[in-house]
This record gives sequence, C-alpha cells and structure tokens, in this order.
Amino acid sequence: MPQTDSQSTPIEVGADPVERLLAELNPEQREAVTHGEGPLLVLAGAGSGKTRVLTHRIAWLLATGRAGPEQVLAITFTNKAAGEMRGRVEELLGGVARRMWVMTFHAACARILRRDAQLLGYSSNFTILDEADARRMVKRCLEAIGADPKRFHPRAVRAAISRAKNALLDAAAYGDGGGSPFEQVVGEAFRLYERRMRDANAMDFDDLLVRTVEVLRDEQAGARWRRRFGWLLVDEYQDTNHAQYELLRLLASEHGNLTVVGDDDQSVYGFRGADIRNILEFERDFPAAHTVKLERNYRSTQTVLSAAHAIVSRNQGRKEKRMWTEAGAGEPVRVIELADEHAEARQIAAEIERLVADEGVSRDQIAVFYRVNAQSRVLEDILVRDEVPYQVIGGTKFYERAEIKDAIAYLSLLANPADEIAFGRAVNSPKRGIGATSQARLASHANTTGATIWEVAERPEKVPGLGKAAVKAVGRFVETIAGLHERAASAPPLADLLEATLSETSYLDTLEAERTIEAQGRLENLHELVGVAREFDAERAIEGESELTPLEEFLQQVALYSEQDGLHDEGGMVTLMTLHNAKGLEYDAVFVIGCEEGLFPHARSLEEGNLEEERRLCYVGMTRARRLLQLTYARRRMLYGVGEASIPSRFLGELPDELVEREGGLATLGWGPGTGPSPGIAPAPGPHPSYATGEDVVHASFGEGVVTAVEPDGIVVVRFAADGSERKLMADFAPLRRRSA
DNA sequence: CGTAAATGTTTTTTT
DNA sequence: AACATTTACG
Repeated sequence: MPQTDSQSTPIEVGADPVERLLAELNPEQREAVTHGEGPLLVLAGAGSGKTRVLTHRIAWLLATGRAGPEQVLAITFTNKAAGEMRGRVEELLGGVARRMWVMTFHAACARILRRDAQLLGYSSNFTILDEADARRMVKRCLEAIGADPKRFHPRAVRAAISRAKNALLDAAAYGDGGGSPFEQVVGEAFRLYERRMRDANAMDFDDLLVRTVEVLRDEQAGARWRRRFGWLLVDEYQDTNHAQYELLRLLASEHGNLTVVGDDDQSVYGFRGADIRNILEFERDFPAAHTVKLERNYRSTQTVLSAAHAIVSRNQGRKEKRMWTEAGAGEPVRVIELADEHAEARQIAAEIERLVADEGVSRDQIAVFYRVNAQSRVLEDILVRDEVPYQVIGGTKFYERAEIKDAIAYLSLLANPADEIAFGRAVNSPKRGIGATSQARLASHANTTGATIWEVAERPEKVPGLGKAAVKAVGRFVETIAGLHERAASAPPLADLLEATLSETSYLDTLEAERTIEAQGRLENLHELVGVAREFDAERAIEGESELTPLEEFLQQVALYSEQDGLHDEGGMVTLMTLHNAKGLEYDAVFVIGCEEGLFPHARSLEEGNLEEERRLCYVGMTRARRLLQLTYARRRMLYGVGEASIPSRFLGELPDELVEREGGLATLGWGPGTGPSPGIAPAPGPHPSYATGEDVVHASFGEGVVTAVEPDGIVVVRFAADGSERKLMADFAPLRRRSA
C-alpha cells in the first residue's frame, strides 16, 4: 500500500492511511470520495471543497488498490490547476502520482494524438495553431474562394467553423443542406481550411478534441485507450462542450468509471461551445450515475453566499443548491456609485490602501474583477500613480506578442519544416527582402507543384517570377534554418537552441540596432522566453519520459499555455483580471467594477439571449470573496472612445437590501435625473407585480391570450388564443395590457 | 520592396 | 481610443 513518504504530517503509529485520507472530509465529501465503480456526479457549489474531493478521491482509488496510477486520467481546466492537483495527490501518497495523467483536455488530446495521429493521416509532429493563426488561415481561405472579407469577416467565419467542430460536425457535414449565403461561404471556406490544415500538418484547438474523438472511434486505438484509462475524473464539468462530452463517453463506454465535478451555476463558457446540458443531463446520459451535492461552503461569509444566491437563483432550469457556512454573517456587501471610471479607479485604489493599512489585509489577498480586459487600463493608471503593486492576468498575452510569436515560429520551423504558417512568419522577420510578393510566389509554386513551402524554398531558383535578389535572400534564409535544424537534431538544451536561433537569424541584432524603448522591451521579452526555456530544460531533466523531443514538447506546452498558468500568489500584489479568469480562485477582498447595463451584463450577451450566463458570471465573481465584497458602477463611462451615461446593472437591483450597504447616489439608484425608472432595477426579490398567472391579456400583434406563468425580471409567459403559441414577454415593454372582464 | 500615412475596424469572455 | 490592415508613395 502506498505510503505518505514525503509529508510534514506526522504519521501516527498504527494509523490506517485510508482512514486518515477520509478523516478530514465532511460526510458528503466522504460519500463522493469513496464512491466505487460507475459514474459519479458531484454537484459542488462554490467553495465547497471540490478540489479536495477530487484529489482525495484519486488518492483513495490509488490507496485502496482500485486503480493504478497509469490508469488515472484527471482533467482540469488549466495547466496550473493540473500541477496543483498532482502536487496534492503527491502530498497524500508520494511519488506514484507522477505517472498519472493530470492535465487539461487539450493537453491530454495532444498527447494522445502525438501517438495516434498517423491513423488520421497526420504525422505526429503536427503543429498547434493558436487562435490568431487559425484566423489568418481562415482569411487566406476566404480570399482563395473569392469571398469578400468585408462581408464575411474571418473572425465570424472562424467562429462558425469552431462552433461546428465543437458540435463534431466536419466540413462535409456542414456543407450539406444549403443554408444562407453566409453558411454557404462558411461551408466552402471550411472545406478548404480543413484541406490546408491537413496539408500543413496543423491543428487548431478544436481539432485537438475532434481528432482525438476520431482516434477513439477507431476500433483498435479506441480500445487501447479505453483499457488504458480505467478511471476518468473531470473538473469543471459544466464547461465541457459536445466534443469533450463525446470524448469522455467513448473513453468511459466500457468501464463507466467517470467522475465529473462541477457546478451548473458556474457555467460561463457557453460562448465557446460549452454546453451546460452536459452537467444538467448527466444523470440521463449515464443512468447508473450516483449524485452527491456539496452545499457546505468553507470560503465565504453567509452574507456573500446569500447575496450571490439571490442573483443566480433567478435563473431558470438550474439545479437548486443553497450554500451555507458556519462562518457567520460578516460584513454587508458594499454597492457604490461613482461619477465615472476614473473616480471608480480612485475609490478602489484608496480602499485597497485602507484595507492594507487599517485592516491588515495582504495585497495578494485582494482582487479586482471586470467584464472586459479594456477596463483594466484606467485602473492600472491609478494604481501606478498611487504605487500600489499589482499584476494583471490576461489582456495582451505574453505568447501573443509579435517577438515571442516570431521566436516560436523559428522553433516550430526547426521542429517541422513543413509548417507553412511558421515559415510565413519567420521568413521575413527580421526583414530580409522577402516581402509579400515573393512569399506569394513561393506559396503559389508550392501549390502548383504540390510540394511544401519549405521544399520550394530549398530551390528558390526554380520558382517562376521570383526576383534575383529574392532568390538569394531565400537561399540565405534556408541555409540559416538548415544549419540550426542540424544543430537541433543533437537535442541541445532548449535555451541554448533558442539563443542560437535568435542570434544566427540576426533577430537580436536587428532589434538592438533599432535603439528604441520599444525594441528594448521586446529584447526583454525574448530574454524572458529564454528564461522560460531554461526552466523547461531544468524541469525536463528530472521528469524524463516522453514520446516527444524536448523541442516538440516545449512548443506544445507553449501552445497550450493559459493565462491563469502565469498566476503567482507571492509578491504582495493586488490581482486584476476578468471575471472569466476568476473561476476557481479565492480572495479575502473582492472588487467587481463596471456593474452597468450593457457592460455587465454585456450588451452582446443580452443580444444573444445569454443573460443567464452573465448572471452566472456575476455569481462566480461574488463567490470568490471570503469576507469583503464591493460592487461599483459609474454614472458615466468612457468605453471604446465614447463617453456615455450608464444605468446601474440589473444585478445590483437583484441584491436583497438587508445584505447590502449602498453608498453614493443612494436615492438615484436606478433613476438618473429625468430618465424615468430604470428597466434593470426591479424590486428584489420576488416576481414582477403587474401580472398574475391566469389573467387575460391582449397583445397588440398576437391578440388575446392568457398569462400562464410569471417569471423574475418582469417576464410573463402568455399563451395566445389565435395560434396557441406560448411566448415570453417583457411585461414592461411588450405592447401588452390587461383585458378587463 | 519597404515605409509612412490613411483608413477602417474592432472592443466578451479563452483552451 | 487603440489597433490592424490597406493604400500611397519613395
């Protein structure tokens, strides 16, 4: 039986390790941890100790001999979460934890595909494209099929393709059945996109999932992986999409040992294909499923929990959970009105300093959340001015900076010369006199001869129309890369390879010659990347086993890097991030800024009918707070270049008065001067008063009907006599009136 | 071919 | 307001 061999916890003489594992759990947690074979759904509310349940369950499976470490596949949302989970299991059981697969869906898929991609006609050194590259590829496909990129935005087309893939529709299936002009263009672009991706041996994020599903559907390979992973555990299950669901279903189809942990109230990734039905209908999809609800919260005060519940409980079709705590009521939630975003930022900065100075709160226990990244700037200005140390999570990402992408492109080219995206990026940065025209000539020659762009570049003199200077420049470029490629073959430390690459391609020299502050920053970023590589080299020296070369593994790690992975909790810094990035984290004090209609909830979400997802986002943000929670809104906000008067978020009106302390503009909450009642601020809680179920009503266009239900937010459901249809209407706005008897 | 200016576009959230 | 892409010019 495995032993706790490395931990500070003293091993009591005679204590049974399994008993010790269970001793620190509450009854519900224990029920989940000790569930035997078969599907298990853990509905884990915010702060209910779900990570603890997952880690202890894994440890329990291993310690009781039910599973061997190599049979465990545990899926987390970020790489950081994966590292932490592995670490905790290791704390409980020691080194055997090393051999488990604990990683994100995408990382696990990449690893499976590195082994089995040949089955699908890919070679195992395929490249992973990030969103920007994928969009560029879509754009090129649109140009190739002669679609006007003004009318058909690459972004929108890429999104449509992504949506299709997440639903496991391939290009052929998408194209069937005609559809709107947009859909036809998407279909055509989709087919070309898939062909080109395959030719380039490249995959986008969605492909990693889709192709893995294909592998698992292969009789032999599928059976191999099913046998390999006898135990599946998935965190944040509410954020899985259809492809991920199918992947799990296939893997679990024989043994059924699938544990999923999640909270339907925290499903906030619908926009990228996550399907909340996965969690809501788990018991239907896996009829043998056992369900455990974790409703005891170990994080927040009752006030925070009740306030958050008041908001999320307005959603329809959720699984009712009511979180409780023994922590006591604590401070009221503060709701504050400020004049504009600058005043808001000043208030936050001052309040942070007050918390630090007067209440002894540590800065790294304070976080500010906002809906969109653009909101961070004003706040950063003030924090810099007031010398409040802070870190921003997200925004312009390290790995999306031009110089970093260039460096990565060079490394990709060394790993996979056929990578035309990397080629296109590297070939003319720094400037080598191989501009758009020359590149187009290379590409079109590759296209007509069926060779890869690299093969074409190796014989530049054969490319029709390529100028003399360009031929020479391409020749020099190829020579440089070939030399580096040779060097890479001997598997030198990555940091050295990267440094050699940057200097031999003259990348560093060119930047240094610029002598601008900007170039200096870029050099620093590249220096940091070398540091990352060095760290990678050091870690890898310990780890060992892998089917990839170090270079390939590094590229993969970089490609699947997520923002939260870069989060550090040392350093005494306040943390700034979007509400989406906040999931899974917790802080003593939380500030949510920009609580205004149109911003939060975001106008686009409202347009697309995603109010409930916004409400869940609000729930997520609020429940990150242990004891202090402040929500602010500005009367005026300058966003995207124009200043406009704003209306307080409807979510603020949904907070029960007894839990809230309102400051500034108390009387005006919801009623700006002369603007009349604000639609967002319905009296809370309780249904809208104007209509009652069973009342007869008349609608200006649908005619006579009867109210069949009254929902929160002033929505009434009316069945109309004329056509028997049932419609949801906004009582305040719909041309609807009571029919007097 | 490269640079600079002009023009247009985009601003939800991300593995 | 900031950025990317396109266009015009040297």
